[in-house]
Amino acid sequence: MIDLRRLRDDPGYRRGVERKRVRAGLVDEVLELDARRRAAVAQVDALRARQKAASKEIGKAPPQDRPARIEAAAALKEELAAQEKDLAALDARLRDLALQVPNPAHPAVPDGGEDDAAVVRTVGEPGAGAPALDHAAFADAMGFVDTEHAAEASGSRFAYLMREAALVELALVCHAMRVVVGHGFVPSVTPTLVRERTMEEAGFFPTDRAQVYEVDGGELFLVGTSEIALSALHRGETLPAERLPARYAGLSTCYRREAGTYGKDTRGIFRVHQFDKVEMFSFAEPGDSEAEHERILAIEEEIIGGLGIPYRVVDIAAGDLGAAAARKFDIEGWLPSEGRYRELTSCSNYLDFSARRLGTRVRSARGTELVHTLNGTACAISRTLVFLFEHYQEPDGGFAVPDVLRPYTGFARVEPRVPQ
RNA sequence: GGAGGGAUGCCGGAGCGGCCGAACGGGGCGGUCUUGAAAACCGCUGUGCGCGAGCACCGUGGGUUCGAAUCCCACUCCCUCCGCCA
Repeated sequence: MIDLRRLRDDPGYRRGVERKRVRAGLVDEVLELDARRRAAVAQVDALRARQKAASKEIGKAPPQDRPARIEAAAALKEELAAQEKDLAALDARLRDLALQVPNPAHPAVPDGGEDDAAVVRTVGEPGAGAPALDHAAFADAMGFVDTEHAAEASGSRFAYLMREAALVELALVCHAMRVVVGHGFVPSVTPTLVRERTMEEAGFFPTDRAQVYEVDGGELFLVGTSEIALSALHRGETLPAERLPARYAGLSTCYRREAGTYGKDTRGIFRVHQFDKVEMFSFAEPGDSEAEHERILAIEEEIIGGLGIPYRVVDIAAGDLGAAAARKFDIEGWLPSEGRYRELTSCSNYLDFSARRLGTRVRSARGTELVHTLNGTACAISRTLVFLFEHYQEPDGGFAVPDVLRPYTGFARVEPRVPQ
């Protein structure tokens, strides 16, 4: 949720909103409604104070005076009820609009949209040429992925992960968990179905509703990331400063409708409706959140670098940020078959945007203030497998298991499958 | 799925429709005393909104009433029992 006070008082804050893609006139509408609401609140409060005082007098008044006083108080009550009704309508309209206002982009974020991300650094050599097979063809040849039967069972963009690939998935989960736990993140396996409220408070509704699967007649929603469940871990709580940063790692299956991506990335498992992911989530003191963001990014680099995937870090441009993020770094891995970098992980700083909805605060010497929340991908399994299938293909058609995963798989290599 | 019990402040726990933002106890903070500490005693001790007077909040949302923590309805969550279940 946007900070309405800052939106009206701080021109830089407002500019940050407008650097994102936001409907023209939305901010002005919100500010106008906000001004009307504050005026109405003052008026209603004053009237209610009079009504309350009148009621209290009745209890103290001698019995013979009561009927007249009750009548007077009743008149005030009616007037108050009418004004409260107007105020409630104003409140609801303001809330609806305010929920659509995105978190302002951080001043350091580059202007522009999808193609305007700034490259922060490039690590590792992309290498020349493409592999013999792209990830989808290789996975098919090895019997690692079955999308045909998945389409029968579930539809397009679903996959069975088969044979050794299923074990490599589990190895990735174990490896990523071990790394993040080593960095002080509390491991967890999170719920994948959440209420509407949880979606909203995590910063996903109403803006990203089209990407989410609805279940049980709209009572519950399938999460697109365990971040949503993790954010609710301190809902409504005021944490002592000593407990921050509070760091959690969540493993969950993630579900995404991928609406609006028809025809994009249809081969293999680059873009699927369902995948498993280990996610990092931090609650930080406001003054520490930028450092925490760097820290999360460093852990992502450690994991991807450790897998031997060449990558670059990009600073996402304002227009491509999404509603909740004030700043977002993506790590793009080098995908040889496409000869370009493709998104592999992502980490965002939401500042207090989601904390305001969640009511998660920190009490320190400075007083009580909203926490900052941050999230980052430790390992999105299917997406990572895509890169491994291309980088770890061997000349003879076999698959080499990355060193760091071997302790978990128990095998170092998968022999090429002989075509039947 | 069925039956019953419950939800109050940091914790425990009272609470008659008006004197309740809320007794009492514990904890925490400050002070007196002490070389220091303990004990004892005294004081303070929720949050949000508003420039402020003030307003809101006793699980959540409605309702009754001049007036609701208190009465009514719905919902959520927790506990007990029965059933079912990996």
